Amino acid sequence: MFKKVIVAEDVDAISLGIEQVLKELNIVNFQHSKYCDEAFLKMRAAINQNEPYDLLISDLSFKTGHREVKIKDGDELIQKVRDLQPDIKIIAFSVEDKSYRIKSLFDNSGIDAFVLKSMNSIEELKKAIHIVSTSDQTFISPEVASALQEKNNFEMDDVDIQILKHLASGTSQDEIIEIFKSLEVKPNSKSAIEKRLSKLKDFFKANNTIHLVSITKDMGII
Amino acid sequence: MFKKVIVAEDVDAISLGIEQVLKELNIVNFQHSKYCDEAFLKMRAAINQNEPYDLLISDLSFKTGHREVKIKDGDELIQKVRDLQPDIKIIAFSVEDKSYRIKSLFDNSGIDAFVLKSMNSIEELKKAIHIVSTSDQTFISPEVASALQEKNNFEMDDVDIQILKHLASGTSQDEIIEIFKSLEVKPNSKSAIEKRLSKLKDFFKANNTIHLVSITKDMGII
DNA sequence: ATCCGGATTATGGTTTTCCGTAAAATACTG
DNA sequence: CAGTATTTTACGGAAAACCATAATCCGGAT
Repeated sequence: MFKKVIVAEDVDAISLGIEQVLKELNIVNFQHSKYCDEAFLKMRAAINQNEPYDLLISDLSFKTGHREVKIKDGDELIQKVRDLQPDIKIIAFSVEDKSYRIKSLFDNSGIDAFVLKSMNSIEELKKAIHIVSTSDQTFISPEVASALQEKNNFEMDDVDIQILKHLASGTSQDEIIEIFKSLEVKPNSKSAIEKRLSKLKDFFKANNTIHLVSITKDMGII
Repeated sequence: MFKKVIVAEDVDAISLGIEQVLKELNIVNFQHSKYCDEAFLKMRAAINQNEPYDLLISDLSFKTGHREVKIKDGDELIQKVRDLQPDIKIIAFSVEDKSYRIKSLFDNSGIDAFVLKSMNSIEELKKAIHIVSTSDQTFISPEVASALQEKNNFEMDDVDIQILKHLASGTSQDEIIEIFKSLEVKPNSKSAIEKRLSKLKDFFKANNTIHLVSITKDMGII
């Protein structure tokens, strides 16, 4: 079982619940941070003192308010922690149910478990902690387990996402072309953009560009 | 202070926290529902038994899963409860920080308090309970208090929202016209739709329709 | 009934997007 | 290096969206 645990979660009512779970599992050495920055600093300090944490439980969305922060959300925190301490176990604990984002957490950030905040999240969190502590298996809440099966057979480029984000923020196709040219992004012709959009619409079964942006927004891609 | 309280909240970790707050305030007679439907039935039953609840604390978003539900979210629950029992006090407890939606809860659903799930939500919840129990004042978390000041000088019609929703789900303007004609919605000409969209774009400072849909989606209007 | 004002609808022209085809550039292969 | 495949770019017509103006409808006031 884990010896030293850190929790990153801003909502007090929830961190209270997590605390209870840890106590039930006889984990007494745990810290709690309401800010991602703080959590990261603590973890780095712990490494320097040769007493690293061996588990991170992190929320994904954080209310930043007007405070200046380096790490704005759990995704970023997890990324940086994975770089800093590759062997640590990471459990994401979130209400996020967009399959794309969950899949991305496993694929790109190498989380060990994803627990959905839900009606029985406390039990699931216990189970997740148990599994990742005793093995190298991953855990995912059954409600969203299908996320992992989803084959993203068609790869979305970074350029695709750029285009979608620009469209969502009111940039016309012609303007996007100008921007790409000035930034020297490779495909920057009218046709290229059009073709990419056409493929995206095809893949996401979108009737038109508005629909496409709407869908990808809902999926949490942009 | 309140005698009988009902909590509608699906995430177990959070309802645990609320429970603690109620206990601290010496409120022992409280019920807890993970489903809106269930909460509503309990409240109706309580009225029939002449022992109505005098406070509802409700989350806004609920994970429905694949279960058949009549009331899908907290907004709807609050609306129905307000109709059923006009004098009951209602506190919304949510992570929702879109000012439009918060304002709408006060204006259209007549909630008495809005507490944002945040770093000090437990203290705020206590304060909210206290205020609404001892007076007819309303309470709103300071982080989102500005929501109420926002003057929606220009008011959005139900038709506007219909149009936006249709656009977001891939319906072209021409198709919307057809739909409106078949449903006998009053303004159903090309020009009317165009004019409304133009006003909306003007108001929301949107460059084009994609941008408009994107903005209104972010604001939680559609 | 007539006039007025606002809302709805109609019309036409411009811009933007959409979509198919084809040329040019690049990469890959023997 | 020639030849082929893939990607990027170019072009042009059709559709949709955009925008300004004008005509029509309709309820209320005189």
